[in-house]
Amino acid sequence: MFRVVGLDLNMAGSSFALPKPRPKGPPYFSRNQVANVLHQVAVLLELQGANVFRVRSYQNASRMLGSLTEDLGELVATGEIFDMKGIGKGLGSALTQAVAEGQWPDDWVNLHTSTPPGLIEMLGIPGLGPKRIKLMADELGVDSVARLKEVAEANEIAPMKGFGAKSQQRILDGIDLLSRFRARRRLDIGLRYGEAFQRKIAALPGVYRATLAGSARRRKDTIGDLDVVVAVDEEDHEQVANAILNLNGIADVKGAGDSKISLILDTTIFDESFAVGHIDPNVLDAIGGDDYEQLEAGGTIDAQVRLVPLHTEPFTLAYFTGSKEHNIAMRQRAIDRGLRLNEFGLIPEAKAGELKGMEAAQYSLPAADEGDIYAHLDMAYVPPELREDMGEVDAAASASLPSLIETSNIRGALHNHTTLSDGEASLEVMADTARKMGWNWLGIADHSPTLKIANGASADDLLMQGATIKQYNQQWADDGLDFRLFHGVESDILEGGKLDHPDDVLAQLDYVVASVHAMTKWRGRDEVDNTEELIRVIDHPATNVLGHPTGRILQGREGYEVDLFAVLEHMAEHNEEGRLKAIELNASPYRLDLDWRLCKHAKGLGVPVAINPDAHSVRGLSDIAYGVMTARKGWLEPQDTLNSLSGADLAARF
DNA sequence: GCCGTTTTCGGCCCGACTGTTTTCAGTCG
Repeated sequence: MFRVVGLDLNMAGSSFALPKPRPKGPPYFSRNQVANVLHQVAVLLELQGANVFRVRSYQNASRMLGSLTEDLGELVATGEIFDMKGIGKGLGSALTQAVAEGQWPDDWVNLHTSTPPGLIEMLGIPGLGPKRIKLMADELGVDSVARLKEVAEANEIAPMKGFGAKSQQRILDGIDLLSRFRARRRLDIGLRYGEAFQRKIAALPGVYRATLAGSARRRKDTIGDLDVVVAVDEEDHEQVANAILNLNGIADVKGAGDSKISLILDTTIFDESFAVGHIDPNVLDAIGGDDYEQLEAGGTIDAQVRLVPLHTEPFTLAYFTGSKEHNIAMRQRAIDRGLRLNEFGLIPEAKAGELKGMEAAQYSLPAADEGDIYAHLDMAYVPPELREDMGEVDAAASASLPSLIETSNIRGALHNHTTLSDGEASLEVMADTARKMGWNWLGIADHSPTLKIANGASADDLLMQGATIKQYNQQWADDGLDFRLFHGVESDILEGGKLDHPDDVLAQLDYVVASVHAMTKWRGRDEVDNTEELIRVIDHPATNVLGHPTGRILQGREGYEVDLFAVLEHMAEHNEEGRLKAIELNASPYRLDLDWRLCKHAKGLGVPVAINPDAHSVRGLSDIAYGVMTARKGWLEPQDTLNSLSGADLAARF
């Protein structure tokens, strides 16, 4: 977890600058833009040495806005913004000025112009925070990483008050690591490292259990660092710690104590040689092109290991699973009951008194697993994916948590490609694989003619594919097999929100996935125009599914600007009137688009979600797993998705 | 900068580690 990397919804790669207002308004700024700016201001205030609680107010307000479901423009227009928790007179009027008038407050502008970008970059160096960066800026005139390296090598840092030789060396080491380091990794990569590391630790003698915690356990779309909680008898701590430090795959040890190890892993952790497999050219372009595989193979990931005795393990696991926000809410709930919750236990204040840490923990209420902790706080067990302080605490207290979808609920998936366009496997092989995965149906949606780079299929070829599909379906029905193919198309969205085939062709298909591929054009347009265009294509009678709704590539490029809240509300109206308009949750780990935060919103509006692997190969079908993880994170239950429907029910919905 | 059944001031989640200190500040998660 890193200070600089905060909100990652639609913000990958966003620079540290104040966005310009939209030409049309109000609202002049989107909710995401405002949340991002508040986060930036908080960081800049820290670098100015502002009061920490003032900084926290900005962070709280940023987070609150980031998870807001209401329309920010409306909240500002009606003045309701001032009633939001965490927004007072100061921030309320600042936001009003920004959203209603298109003007960022002067002091925010000044903060941005007066802070050298190098200081922000320096925050990424381990062990360096805003206070010491400010000190070095004030006393040594350091305003960039390059300058920092100079003064460190010239031994100018060590003599400063509060620094020393070790700090200076740590800074130099940190600058080197900065070049190999990437703040976050995609879920698939993070899980590969995490699961490999966890398996190796779990196999060590003396280890009862090793569990991957942190954002990997919460299945976030990107992962900062790995946390592994290891249950070991106290007398075995030293021996197990040493064994862990001797595992393959450790690039550097940052610190190691009796209960805590902090290290850096690289790809030698994997028993087999590291490869990224096939990546769509379009996606590959966005994440680094031909250099990507090499970059990934030379990459590192930070990991923290905690060794704890069995009776403490559930508390430690809960604590390091987070999120920080969930933990804060849990701790508050404990405080309300006269209890203190931390990574060691759930401790009655009356008994613990002034005692701290492990000494206080001897009075902890017992817990055999995490479920017991929640039970002590009068809550149902909260699945890790939901622990984001997005309403799960209240839901667990009122027995209204969702019954999350599982991989076993998946009976099929729409939006898959074959050799007719840019897929690697034939229709037959794709169908065969889906059947072996235990699915009851598979949707084939190859690219449409305009997408020449993906070998988009002509109307004639598409209709021939349809005829073949009909034959197979007939044959399976005759054989008494509970399996069928649905025939669709992934149609490009053309100018004016039009689809890529004439209506008489579309009418012969089971369904249509409409997707944006002209990213350059769409990213060059503003939110209002893009939103209107998507609404037009949704209104097309043939459209059933909106494919990869923002076009984002995780760790690659931002999506185009679009008001998905408005799009979803529009889709909801269609569904209320019986027309199936589903939103895709693209399950490719490079996309995971729809964002998990918006899944919950779609569910609330009654817009069905189609979890789609967007498979271009047999292996691509298994990406459905990442889609299910993200769907769970987005509160989705089986009935919120098209994937849980039987073939017959889905046919009826079309 | 926000908040309030300790309500207009004085708090704000909490504990561990590190390197610097001789009792603590900064950083981190």
